[in-house]
Amino acid sequence: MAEWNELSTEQQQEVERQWAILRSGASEVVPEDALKQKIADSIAEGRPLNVKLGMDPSAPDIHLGHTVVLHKLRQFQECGHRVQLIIGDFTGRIGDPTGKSETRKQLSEEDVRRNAETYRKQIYKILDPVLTEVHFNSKWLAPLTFADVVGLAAKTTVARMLERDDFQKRYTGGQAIHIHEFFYPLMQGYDSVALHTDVELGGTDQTFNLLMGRTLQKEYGMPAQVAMTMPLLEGLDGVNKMSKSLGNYIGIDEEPREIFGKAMSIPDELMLKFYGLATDISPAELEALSAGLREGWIHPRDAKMNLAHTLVRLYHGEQAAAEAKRYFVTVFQERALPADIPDAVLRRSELGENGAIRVVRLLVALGLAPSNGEARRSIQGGAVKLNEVKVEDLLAEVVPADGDVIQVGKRSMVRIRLL
RNA sequence: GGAGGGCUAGCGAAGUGGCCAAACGCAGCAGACUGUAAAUCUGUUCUCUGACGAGUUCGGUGGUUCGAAUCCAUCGCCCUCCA
Repeated sequence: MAEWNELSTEQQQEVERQWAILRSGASEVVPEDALKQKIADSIAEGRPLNVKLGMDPSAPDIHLGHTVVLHKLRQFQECGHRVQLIIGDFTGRIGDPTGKSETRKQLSEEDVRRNAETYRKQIYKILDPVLTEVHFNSKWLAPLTFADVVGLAAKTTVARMLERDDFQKRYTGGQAIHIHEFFYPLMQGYDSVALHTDVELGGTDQTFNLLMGRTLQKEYGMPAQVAMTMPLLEGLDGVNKMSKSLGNYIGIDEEPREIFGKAMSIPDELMLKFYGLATDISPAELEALSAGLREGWIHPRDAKMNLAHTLVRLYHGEQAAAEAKRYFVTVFQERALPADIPDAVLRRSELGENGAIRVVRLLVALGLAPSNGEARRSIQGGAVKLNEVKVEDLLAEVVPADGDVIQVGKRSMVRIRLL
C-alpha cells in the first residue's frame, strides 16, 4: 500500500485530481477514504484500477438510467483505469431480485445471449472500447461445484441477507423469497473475487450487492473493493426509477425524435437532475442553469428543449438533434404538419363503388386505429383530421385522394398512397 | 403433515346468483388550456354495429340453474399460520 509521503508532489497532485473527478456526483463511496488510497496505489505502482460494472441482461436496451453509471465509468477510463463490464449471463438466469416486489422470471440462455449482444453494441457509445473488458460471468460461475456453492453460502447468514431492504419488505409482507434469490448477491460478489475488482459501481439500489463483494473478497483473502453508488435517475413518470420493465425510460438507441419528445415529457422538477446525471454538462453550467430557472431569466420550456437537444446530440449527433428539435417545434408547438409524413398504402379495393369509404374504416385500413371501436372513439374525441379539417361525423364518408393526409391526434399521421 | 386465504380487464383493487362488459385508483389514448408530449381540467379505454342490439370476458375444465365473476366438482398456480 502506497504511503502518502512516498509519493512525489506531482503524483500527489494527480491523485487529488483524479479523486476530485471520480468522487464527484457519486451518492456514496464505501469506505469513504479507500477510493483515494486505491488511486494512490494505482499511481505509485503504475497499475490501472479494475473498475467493475455488472449489467443485468434481462432488458436489452440501455437507457438513460444506465448511462449515469456508464458516464462515471467513462471518467475512470479518462483517468487511465480499466473497466470490467460483466454481462451477468449466469446471474441473469436467476434474475436480480433487487427492488422487485416479486420473484423475477428466469431468462433462457438464448435470451441472455441475444440481450448481451445488444448491450455490447450500445455500450461503446459511451465507453472507450480499448479500456473495456467484457466478461460473461458464467465463465467462472458455471464450473463451480455444489460443494463450492455451499462454501460460498456459508460465508454469510440469513439475518444478513434479510437486512436488504427489498428482502426485508417481502419477508415481512408475506411474499415469497426463493432460496436461489439469496444467491444473486453472492454471485455478484463472487464476480469481484474472480476478477480482483478494485472498485465496483452501481446505482444506490445496488449497495447491498456491492458490499457483499467486499465481504467475499476479504473472505477469500484479497483486498476489499470500494463500493461506489450513483444516484438513481427517475423515469418519465417522475416517481419510479427509470426501468425497462416500467416502460418509463428513454433508450439511447431510440429514434432521435422519440428521445427528444420523451425528454420534453419529463416533469419540470426533474430537469436539473437529468442535466446533472444524464448529460455532459459541467458543474458550473449546471449551477448557472439552476440559478437561471430559479430567478426566472431562463424559461423552463427552453431549458427542457435544450436538455432534449443535448440528449439526442449525445447519442445521435448534432445534426439529428437539430432535426428532432425542428420536428418537435413544427408538430407540437406550431401544430403544423411536419415536412415528412409517413406513407400508408390504401388499396382501391377497400373503397366502395363511388370511391368513397367511411372514415372509421379508413382509419383501421391505414393502421391508425386497431379496431373500429377505437376509431369511432377517436372521432368522437375530436382527434381525427383529414387534410387538417376535423372529422366530426361518425358516419362520415370520404373519397380519399392520393396524397391526402389523415391524422389521429397530434402524434400519428399518415399520407395516403392509393394503389 | 395439518388448517386457512387467494387467482377479476395493461397493472392494483371492488364485486359473492339477475340491476355486471363488471365500481374505484393508476397507467394509456384523445380534447381544452398552456410554457412542452410539464402541470391542471374534461372525455375515453373488450369486439362487431350508424343505431337498436349482439357476441366473447372474471386462473383452466366440467356441472347446477330460466340465468353464474358470483353456487358445486375437479385441475393448476400463489400465499399465510401451525408442525
